[in-house]
Amino acid sequence: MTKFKVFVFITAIDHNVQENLDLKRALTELIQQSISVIAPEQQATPITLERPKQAQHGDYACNIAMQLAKTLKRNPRDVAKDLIGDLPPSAYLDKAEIAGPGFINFFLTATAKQQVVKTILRMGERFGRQSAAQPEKINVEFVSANPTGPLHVGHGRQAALGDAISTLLQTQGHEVWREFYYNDAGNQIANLGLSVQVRIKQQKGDKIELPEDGYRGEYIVEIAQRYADQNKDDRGGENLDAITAFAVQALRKEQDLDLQAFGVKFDTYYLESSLYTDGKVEKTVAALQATGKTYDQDGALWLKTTDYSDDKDRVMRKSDGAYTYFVPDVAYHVSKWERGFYHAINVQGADHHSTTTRVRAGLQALGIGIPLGYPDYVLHQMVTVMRGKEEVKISKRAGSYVTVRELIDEVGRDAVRYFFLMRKADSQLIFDIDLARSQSEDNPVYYVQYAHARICSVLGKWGGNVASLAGASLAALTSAYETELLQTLYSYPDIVATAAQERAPHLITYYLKDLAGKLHSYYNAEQFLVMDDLVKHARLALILATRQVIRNGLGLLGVSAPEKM
RNA sequence: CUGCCCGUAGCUCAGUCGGAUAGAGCAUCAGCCUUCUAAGCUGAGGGUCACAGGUUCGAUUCCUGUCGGGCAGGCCA
Repeated sequence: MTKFKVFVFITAIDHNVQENLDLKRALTELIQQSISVIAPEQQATPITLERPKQAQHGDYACNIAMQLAKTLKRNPRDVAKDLIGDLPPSAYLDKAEIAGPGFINFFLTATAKQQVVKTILRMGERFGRQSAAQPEKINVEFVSANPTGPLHVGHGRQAALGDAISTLLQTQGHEVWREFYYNDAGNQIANLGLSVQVRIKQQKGDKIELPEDGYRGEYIVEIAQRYADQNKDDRGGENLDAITAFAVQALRKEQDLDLQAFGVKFDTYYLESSLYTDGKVEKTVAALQATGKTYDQDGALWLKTTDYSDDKDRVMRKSDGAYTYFVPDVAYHVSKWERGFYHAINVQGADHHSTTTRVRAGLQALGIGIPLGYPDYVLHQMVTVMRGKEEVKISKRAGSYVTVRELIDEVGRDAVRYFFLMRKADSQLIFDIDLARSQSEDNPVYYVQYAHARICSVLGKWGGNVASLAGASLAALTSAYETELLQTLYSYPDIVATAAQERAPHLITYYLKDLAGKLHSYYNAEQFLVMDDLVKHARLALILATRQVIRNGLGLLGVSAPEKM
């Protein structure tokens, strides 16, 4: 590569930095240039830049010299020295240092770091969002409760997770559909109908008991009461079909209200029962039989799931003629595929993980182009509910559990959402109700919201035109507090992208706590409303940008950003 | 017994595609409000990253085993 070409390239890089603020990529390209000079045959070596934990290690650190040292059979520090020596100059790179065993630490210029404020103020709520190189149409299925009772804490975790994951995928330019699958067919529904029927009969004086596995919740009694009140022609509770339909209807309405209170909106409600009425189940069974992967035994129809790494074959159709639950599940996922969702994400409790093998086995057996690993499961661990030191055993049938509505009523929607999203999905979550209630003031969500409210308060006190701050000179932002805040702001889009990629909304909660903490420290260390207009406007622009990012981040989690607290 | 997830500070949890001195909140202790919201800030103490091996320049991170916890392993969902 000639020097002339290098020069042109650098100019392009600096231009890129100014326009897109892609400092990380620009640095990567600088390093690549340097490698092409000192070791042209190693140009393909992947370069990773990481953010050092300590400020003295610069803004970015790179271990490329250690990687190259291995193949070049040279001392890593010597390689690092050469790399730095051949680094093209850039207006945004202050200096590069060798450290430790051979790390190269990069220090950006103040101007480069300050640039992020202008970017944020220009992009507003779009900051952190990007268009996808290959936009996908993604179906995210979550909650999917049976309409046999109100939503409980486990569903709450799922609702918070599914909604946030959906939003995160949208920030990366994908088209996302939130889908709720109602298991409104099968045994559990029959059981629900019977339970309500028994309560109706008990209310009119019949001496009968609930079936062993009947639903015992208080809400069953209420539904029975309402059914009797509204169906004068069936006071005796003889019409089981009508009772079942009534109960399902009532519970679906309750669940809708729960979701509404939680602020979750679905694009599609898909009814399991529709798979039977429109023949999709029969069609799927026929298709599976046609593949030769099924067989009859003991009066039942089996699927050879062992051909797809299951440990035993599974029954599709019981000897009584009814299908087991995974058959409609397979039909359902075929329908997702047919509706054009070539990417489906299922958010479910880890207690369902055995079904993943079966559903995938069914889909693979059908061989209709559905790839291995479809759908993509996000399994979250169970929520353990505690009241103080005592565990509340969640049993819908026994009627002892904590509903989403109760949680929202006790600690508020924002706190509940944030609490559920603070932990990564695959760790067990302990929800201590007493703690959540008594210490709701200590919930981290308030810490973040408070930072937002504080900024609003300062800007209000200032009273100037917020829009004018977009043009403020930022040269005054050089203190350690300001630098750290700038760096944190700058990393936001990366964090969002990672969170979307990993389906890990908890990364956002940790980021926000960090950002809010930097703001609080800054607030306590410096006065914003100072005499010097240049300094004042620079600082106000910085906190305005911070407010924007807090707002954007909370928005991803479905949590509000109050202006006053 | 088999499969999946987990084991990090007193408690609740981050971090881990292998990197520099392992982090935060709560709790404990000591400070900061005549100044933009103290739901805040500053500082201190607190660790054998369950345990034992292996892989290599380097392991909390990867592999194997052991121990401990959770969830599954129905012609239930």
